[in-house]
Amino acid sequence: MRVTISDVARAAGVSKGAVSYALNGQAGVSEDTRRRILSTAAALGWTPSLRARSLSSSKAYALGLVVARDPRLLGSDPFFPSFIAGIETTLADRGYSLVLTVATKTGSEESSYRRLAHEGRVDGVILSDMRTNDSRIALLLELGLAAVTLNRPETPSPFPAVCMDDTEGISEAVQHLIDLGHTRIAHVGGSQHYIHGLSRRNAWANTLELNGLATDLFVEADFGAVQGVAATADLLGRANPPTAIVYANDIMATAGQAYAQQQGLRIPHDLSVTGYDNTEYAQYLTPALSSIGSDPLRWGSAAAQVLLNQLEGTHDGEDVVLPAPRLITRGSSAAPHGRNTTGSQ
Amino acid sequence: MRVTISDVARAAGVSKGAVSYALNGQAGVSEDTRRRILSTAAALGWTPSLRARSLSSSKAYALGLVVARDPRLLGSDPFFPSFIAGIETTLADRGYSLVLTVATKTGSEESSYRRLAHEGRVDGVILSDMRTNDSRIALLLELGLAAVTLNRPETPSPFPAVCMDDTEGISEAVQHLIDLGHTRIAHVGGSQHYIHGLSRRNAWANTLELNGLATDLFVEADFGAVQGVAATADLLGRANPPTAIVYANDIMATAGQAYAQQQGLRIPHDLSVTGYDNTEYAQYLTPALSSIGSDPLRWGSAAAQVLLNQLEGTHDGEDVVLPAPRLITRGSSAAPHGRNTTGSQ
DNA sequence: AGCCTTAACTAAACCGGTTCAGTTGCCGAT
DNA sequence: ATCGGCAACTGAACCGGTTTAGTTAAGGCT
Repeated sequence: MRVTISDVARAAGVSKGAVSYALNGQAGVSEDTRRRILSTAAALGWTPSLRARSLSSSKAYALGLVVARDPRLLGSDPFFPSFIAGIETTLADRGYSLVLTVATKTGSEESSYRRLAHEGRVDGVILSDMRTNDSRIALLLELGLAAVTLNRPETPSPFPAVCMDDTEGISEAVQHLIDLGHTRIAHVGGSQHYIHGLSRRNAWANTLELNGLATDLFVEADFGAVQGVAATADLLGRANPPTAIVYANDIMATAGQAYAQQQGLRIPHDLSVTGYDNTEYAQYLTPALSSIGSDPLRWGSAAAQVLLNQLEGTHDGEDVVLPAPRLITRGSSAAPHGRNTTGSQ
Repeated sequence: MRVTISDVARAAGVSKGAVSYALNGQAGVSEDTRRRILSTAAALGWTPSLRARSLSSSKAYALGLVVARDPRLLGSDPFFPSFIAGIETTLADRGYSLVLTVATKTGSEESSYRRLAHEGRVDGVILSDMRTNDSRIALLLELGLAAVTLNRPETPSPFPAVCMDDTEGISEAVQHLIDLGHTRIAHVGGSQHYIHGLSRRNAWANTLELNGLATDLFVEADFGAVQGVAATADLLGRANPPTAIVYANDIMATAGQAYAQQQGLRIPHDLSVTGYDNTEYAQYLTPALSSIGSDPLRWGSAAAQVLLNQLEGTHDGEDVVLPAPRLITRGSSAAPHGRNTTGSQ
């Protein structure tokens, strides 16, 4: 049998209530008694029962994450594993756990949130992959679930946000290519339903416009390798193809780069390429992929912290802004038409 | 306020206990009363409180999955997202949830299991990535946690296993290459600490020996792209290099194939290649990658089912054997030295 | 001395289920 | 007619905490 609070009370010669006060740091016991209770609790090896505590305090001591993606696409995305690992570093320290749901079919996303809320599985959820006009915000308000969002949605949201600006890195990449002498710089974007698909495109377009360059070389893809190749084929097949492509993530950049090479193009001699995410394999590609190094581990850890603080009422209401990821220049980007310095291969 | 069992009892004019019996299908109420109770419960919109039920029945109504991998490696593995999605299809139907833990640092794997057990977060865990002499089996016995293993470990295990034989697909791939005329067939294996790393190597070696061929062309890697490239470089740099390489997964095959192409080899003309997992992008590579199509979705669903049955005492004790994945032949494998029929490119 | 306040604590209710120990009434067996 | 046995149900204990209401004793103030 496990040691209960009553065992501690009996051993310390006090009532259950006093033990509860002592253990939770509340007023109602003298310092002497508190110390005595704490030491007997430690001596008996008492640990609180999560279930009992959940019932009486109406809390789950768990956070939820609903991942709504085609699992096949999800499989190639390096974001979530690191992100989840980051969440866990925070949660484990604070005695919380993560309840993960993968919503594959349409409509199962909403029902996942409903179920988590209705069963009281979690005290709050982390919203990732924010979309334009994201219906989840109203849903969570209806359900009364706490939440934190990754980046601030463009529609009003009462939830705190943990932000990692992705426009700066994209702008940096575009400017880097312009500085190298490129004038026809394309963008293979992610789905524009996602705010990070949209914001990356906008950053690309804005930087080009600031430099007086055209913004016609855009193709929307879905962050997956297959559509990355298709978008690349589209761009390279145009009458006046780009000399550089800024991809919205490494997967599409990798696939696009491989496609271009198979078409006989030399990289970066004939085509410069940049990615986003700084995936582990990016530096091992030939040529190594210039990329923007986001930090999902830190993002996850920060998001969990903000949400826990929010639940405990210690969050100050301000959005947390993490350092913007920076461009890491590697061999895949150089001056156009052989004016590069690194050599092609 | 939510509707409780007492509300239902009052409305139906019976005691709390009777309602509990009726709702759980237990003896102790007449059929008439049961129907009346059920209909009033439905009318009031009653749903059980997970927390109250957890406390009184000492169950968590949740399963655990501890993923112990370098998160960077994990990011490129398409297995887990689909696998988790499969688990969920079963769990959601039965009112269970999944508690996910990512163990990154050494030692955190064991403490993760300890925490899940000690806090009573889960009723059982799914053991994936089985290792030779897997210490988790003894650990879980000590903790008194139920479990199911993916494939049967070579050491005695009291837990049911859900098996998906991976030797058959590898043997098929090797035989396929032999039938095409290859005699120097290499294997880039995954970590040999994993039983699926070991079994794939054994299948490769056995099939070669059955055909009287040498088994010296083996390099161990870690299932990651980077080591896949290194292993490929090792093999291709040997005095008598292989004409075909059987990789233990698609990631290494993809990276290896790209490396070989960058070295000027034509695939499949100069080198045939096969993968494992049948990743979504495999069919879009140039050439499309011959691979072995495992089914993580189904595996996850089956594993969860077996574990839930085990918890409910309705599991028959037999291991569940799922259909062995088969080889899907694509453009990356052909007869050696230009005697291929599909053409190179 | 008498009254009021407050700190320190106890007893009991409560969260919402499950389950055990009785109680009642009906039936068949003797 | 009487007893035993069982089905059908009730009341209360129980899971292990939190929280509220109430008790006691000490100290401050007039």
